[in-house]
Amino acid sequence: VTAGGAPGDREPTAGGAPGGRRPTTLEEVAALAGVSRATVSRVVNDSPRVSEQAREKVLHAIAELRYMPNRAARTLVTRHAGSIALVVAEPGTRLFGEPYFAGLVRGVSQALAQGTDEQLVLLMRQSKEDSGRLERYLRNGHVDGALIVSLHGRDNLPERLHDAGLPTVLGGRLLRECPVPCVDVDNVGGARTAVGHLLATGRRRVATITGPLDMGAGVDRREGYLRAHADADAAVDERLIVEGDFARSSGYEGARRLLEQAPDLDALFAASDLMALGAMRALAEAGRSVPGDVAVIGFDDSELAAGAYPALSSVRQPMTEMGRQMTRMLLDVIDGVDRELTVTLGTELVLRDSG
Amino acid sequence: VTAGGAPGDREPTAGGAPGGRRPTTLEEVAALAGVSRATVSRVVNDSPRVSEQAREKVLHAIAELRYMPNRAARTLVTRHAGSIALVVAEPGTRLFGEPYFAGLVRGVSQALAQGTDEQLVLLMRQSKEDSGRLERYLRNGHVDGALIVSLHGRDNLPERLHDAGLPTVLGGRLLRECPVPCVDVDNVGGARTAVGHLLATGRRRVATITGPLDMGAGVDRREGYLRAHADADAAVDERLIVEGDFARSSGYEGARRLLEQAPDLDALFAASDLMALGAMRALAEAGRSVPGDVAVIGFDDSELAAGAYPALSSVRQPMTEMGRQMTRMLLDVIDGVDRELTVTLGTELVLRDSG
DNA sequence: TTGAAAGCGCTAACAA
DNA sequence: TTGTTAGCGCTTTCAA
Repeated sequence: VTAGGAPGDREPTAGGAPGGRRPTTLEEVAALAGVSRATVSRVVNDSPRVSEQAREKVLHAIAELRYMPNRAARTLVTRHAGSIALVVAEPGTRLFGEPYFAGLVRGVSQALAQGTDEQLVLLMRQSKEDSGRLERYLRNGHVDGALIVSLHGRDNLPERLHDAGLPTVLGGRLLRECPVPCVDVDNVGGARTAVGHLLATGRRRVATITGPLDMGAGVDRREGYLRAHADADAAVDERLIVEGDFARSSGYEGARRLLEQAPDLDALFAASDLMALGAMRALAEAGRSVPGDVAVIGFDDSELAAGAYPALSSVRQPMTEMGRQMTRMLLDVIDGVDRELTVTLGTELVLRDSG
Repeated sequence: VTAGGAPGDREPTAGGAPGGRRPTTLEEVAALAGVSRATVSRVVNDSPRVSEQAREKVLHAIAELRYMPNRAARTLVTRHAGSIALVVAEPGTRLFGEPYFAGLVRGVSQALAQGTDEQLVLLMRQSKEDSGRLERYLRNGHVDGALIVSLHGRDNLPERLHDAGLPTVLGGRLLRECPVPCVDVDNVGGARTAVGHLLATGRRRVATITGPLDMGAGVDRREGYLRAHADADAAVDERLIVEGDFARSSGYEGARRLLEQAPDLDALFAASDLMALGAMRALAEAGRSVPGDVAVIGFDDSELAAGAYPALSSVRQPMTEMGRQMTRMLLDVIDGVDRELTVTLGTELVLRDSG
């Protein structure tokens, strides 16, 4: 059974019944209640300028007809969509693997719950082909604003949305100048502290598996690694550095490569918990004990870190707070409130068994 | 900095510029191109009834003005929203932990990519308070249809959407009669095969950590466990059965409880990979080797299963296929095509190191 | 406090 | 092939 038909030629049914029944309109409510459309509208929108008597009648009619206002009509006149988008600029595959996002969504929901009645919708870009449709969706007036996270390299979606006049806020800085407001965490500081700790506890050959180097988080955590070495007057050995992509498998592969090109490593800083976990597997397979032979520290302090065996030390980022801040910033942009363009949140090293 | 203002009183800006600039309209494009609005509309909608010359002029004007059609206006007249919702009826916390959803989303995206131009939006219900807003969003005409997964107990969202005339399809059966079309996997069969395998390979005390018993998947996998025992003429011992909620922690807790109330268990069937992983940790802590002392089989065949150590045997469910089927079914409902109300997809036991 | 009327930006007959 | 016209369902002046 295939869907059939060319793209775009489906039956018009939005909000309508498959069986043909059309949704009730304001007009019908007004007729049943014996008042004008304007009065019904006032009742629906909680205007105080309605008599108790009229309100009563209208509410009865609404209940009886199971009336629900038509969003499109409303949006058309109010220029307000009633929803904001959280855009994850990568395949859902990544999204669902990354415990990272859970806290973010929680924070966004919390901030949204207080102060607005906007519905949060999550949009993913599964493939390159989705881009066009996604951007159209966002610029269409479908949403009142967009939060964008996990943006790679030269993707200029933020600039395009900004130019189109859509209120937009970024999570995680870009590697270029960008006029779009941004909330970031102190990746440099977090990595620096973690690697500093490893060096301070006597590790001499500290390796790292970086994040993707076309992302701020990737570059900055690598920078923190370098600075910690500078802080300790320790030399940096390129053989101790490999690039990953935050996913578990790249941690596994990365660790194997490290074990090959620098078998004398005695510590590892992975730019994500998932990579740290993958790396720990590779270490186990190679017969290296953690933290005996090799100390390991991850980044994210996800649930997985605490649940790992041995429990993984990690740099905690306040994802929930990030979600909240991004949302407040977006609501301010929507409201035309002036604010600082960038906020950076602190991180914290959480030590467990692994290092 | 707080968002300020009462709910619902934000500035009207949908699709509009924060700076006040209003988006271009069809009318302005028509004026610039020197044609009527109808002609512009035809060009935008790829109608063949436009002269090459007119089309040219219009396209130029569109490019120059960076015109983008207003969705609300379009939706109002076409009764078509251009997006469908995937509703996950639980907190994002669960969502992002569960590798389960990645395949589903992939399947939905694939099916959507061919045959339609609908945008997929993911909606979560973080808290009980979100319900009202969520349901309003869905019934509003915001979307053309809804896919609902991970529904618990007496939640009658599907019925309400169905009554409201919104095309809806379920993923995973409900524990009650329901007029809403549904795609499910053969949970009973999958569990039966897995447990059957354990019994057939000489295990005598096979325990299980079930899913939540207010969900079809929970009840059905438990049923498969029972049937496998019946198949093998093996007695069922209630002490070998504990209830979990699919999350890792409940697997950990469940296994600890099992080890206490039935220390002689020699195999474990967990109704999710996450629970199996949690259980394996508890087993390790208790000094039980896997699969030497205790064989373990999970359910989902997620990436985590193959990546675990020891690698976890698991029942594979075709999540991508489920996403595809659900989507095709939904598109058919939207198009008013008659179809069977229920589809059940097969599962497959994947044996690895753990059992 | 209420109603009449004018759109919001677009599509879709219907005429020309 | 094109333009004119009439709405889609709602909010919002403006009068009454």
